[in-house]
Amino acid sequence: MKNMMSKLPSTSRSLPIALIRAREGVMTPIRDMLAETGITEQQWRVLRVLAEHGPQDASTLANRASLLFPSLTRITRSMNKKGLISQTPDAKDRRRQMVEISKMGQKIIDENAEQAAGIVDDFKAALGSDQYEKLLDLLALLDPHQKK
Amino acid sequence: MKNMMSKLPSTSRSLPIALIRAREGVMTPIRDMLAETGITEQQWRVLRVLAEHGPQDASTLANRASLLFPSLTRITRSMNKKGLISQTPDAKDRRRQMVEISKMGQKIIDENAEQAAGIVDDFKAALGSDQYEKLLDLLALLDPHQKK
DNA sequence: AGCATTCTATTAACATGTTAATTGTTGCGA
DNA sequence: TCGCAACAATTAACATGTTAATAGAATGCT
Repeated sequence: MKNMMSKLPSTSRSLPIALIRAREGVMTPIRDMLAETGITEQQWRVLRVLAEHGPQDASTLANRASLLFPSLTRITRSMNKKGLISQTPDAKDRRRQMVEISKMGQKIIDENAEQAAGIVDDFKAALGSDQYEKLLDLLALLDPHQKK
Repeated sequence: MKNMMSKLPSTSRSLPIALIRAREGVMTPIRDMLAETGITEQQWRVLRVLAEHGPQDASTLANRASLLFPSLTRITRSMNKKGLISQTPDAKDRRRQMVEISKMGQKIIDENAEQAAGIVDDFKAALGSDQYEKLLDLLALLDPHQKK
């Protein structure tokens, strides 16, 4: 039942599976770090984006954090309840909602930034700086948001 | 609130986010293709692995398809109900469960293999064959299962 | 044989991914 | 101004991701 003139590439050289596995390898140490703070990988991404770009509306936040809107709705509700962010309706356009990081949220960033940077550096060192940058460039070519 | 001696890389050059976005870019056309057949991306991976390697126990299948065991349990239950696979307990070791693709499952593979291969070829062409292979090699370096 | 250990798989509980439907607002053209 | 298309966000429904707990079965050791 194998090798039946298969038009498809072997699953061991499948791009989608390779992307999943790479992500798993990269996220595992980060997840381990975050487990101690009680937040998820996605919540960490939200905090990262808010810390980097400041207050912003939910649509912008969703794009920057690569989260689908329905996911973001649940995540911000949960993070608001935990006191990590604040949400305020936009006075000019009441459809819009502004999201801002709280002191408590910023504290989590500050307390974990160094360790997170260390994890990234480990991967950078493992691949070599050149290949690491090369990888980011190649991945960007697959990114639908970057259609040049 | 930005540029506060940030130890962290910009989220726009973040490896985890780059991996998510690349995956999104690659999977979108495949998902569109599968939508017409009524199966999900993960169910497609299960069928691919079963078609490539033949009947196998659930643990092996989970590893090859890069699925966590609890996810696989639900997926195989659903696929069995739809008639895409069959599950039989191993006579020698009754803890084990063998999984096999059905004719109906194989039909889905056959009817979509060409189009799926075409999608992969498009990405290969967009990056160039050399860079495509290079990308797979770099991703493999991040794969925890490939610890050399 | 008895029993702790290990192994395979499932279940539970919660968070996120994904698509479609829905609510509330804004803007714009007849 | 009326009415409708476009927009921002939420909700709904189902599938998967993730970790921990659990059940059932094999293994090894005494």
